[in-house]
Amino acid sequence: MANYSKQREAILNELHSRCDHPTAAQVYEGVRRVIPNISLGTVYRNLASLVESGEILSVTVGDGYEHFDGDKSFHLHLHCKNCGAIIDSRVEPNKLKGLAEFDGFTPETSVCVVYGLCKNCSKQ
Amino acid sequence: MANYSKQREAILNELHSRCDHPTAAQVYEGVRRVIPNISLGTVYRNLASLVESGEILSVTVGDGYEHFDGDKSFHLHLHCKNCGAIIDSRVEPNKLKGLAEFDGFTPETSVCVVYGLCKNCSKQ
DNA sequence: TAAAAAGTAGTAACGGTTACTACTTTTAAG
DNA sequence: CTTAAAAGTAGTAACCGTTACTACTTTTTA
Repeated sequence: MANYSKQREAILNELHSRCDHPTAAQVYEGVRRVIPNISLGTVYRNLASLVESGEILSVTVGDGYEHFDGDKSFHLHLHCKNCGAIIDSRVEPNKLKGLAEFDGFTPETSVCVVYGLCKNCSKQ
Repeated sequence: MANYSKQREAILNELHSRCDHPTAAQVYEGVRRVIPNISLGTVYRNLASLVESGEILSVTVGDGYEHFDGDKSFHLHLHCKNCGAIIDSRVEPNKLKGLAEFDGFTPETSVCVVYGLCKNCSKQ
């Protein structure tokens, strides 16, 4: 089995067992309860690899940290610029444009990024 | 006039006069043609301030750089993981969920972040 | 079972970004 | 206009989240 290691499995399991959007350091803290001597570098390397393979998502909100999300289903991330919280929202995509209030959240701006291959790179 | 300086104006003008999504270093290079001795720190400070005040948007795609966008209208950012391009897409929000092919782009995953204030912080 | 391949722990280094200080420009009061 | 307070800048040093590197361990393959 390619890419297998108990460390990688523990990291993926940690992400799936929590419903927030932890940073690499937070994943590291969580996994240390299972593998006490795991290296922070190992966490970073596996998280990058899991993002690359599409098993998890990377979310950046402008707080200086990269956040990770084990939930790949379509949903919005509501980022509070005051307390820094990242809240999941199941708002319907066709309500996106208006950006009306979701879950009591007061939206100001939104940034949607779609990852994939552009026209030219798809051909290669 | 609060927050005024010719440097800030030149930075905002640089962002509005181009239709890509430059990094701080790229904005710096552009503005240097108008103000040759402008400081990179000044560019960073004003870009952060312009994002804070909502005059421009910050876009992160996972390439290690923060990108900036002078266009605040609703649109998607299509990020090619091969060549690194960031392409604007005017796709209708109600077509978001399916993530069908936009402009010849082959989508894999998407991350949408809405910035604002959460329920608790809105009350304060 | 043994060697090649792949992954890890621990640490040093990287580099985009931020903080800091002396100086300049803008603002506002007299 | 003059002038002092307030705000912004240039240049540089430092920060810190992340990445790279080396010796070692685990997994895979023949």
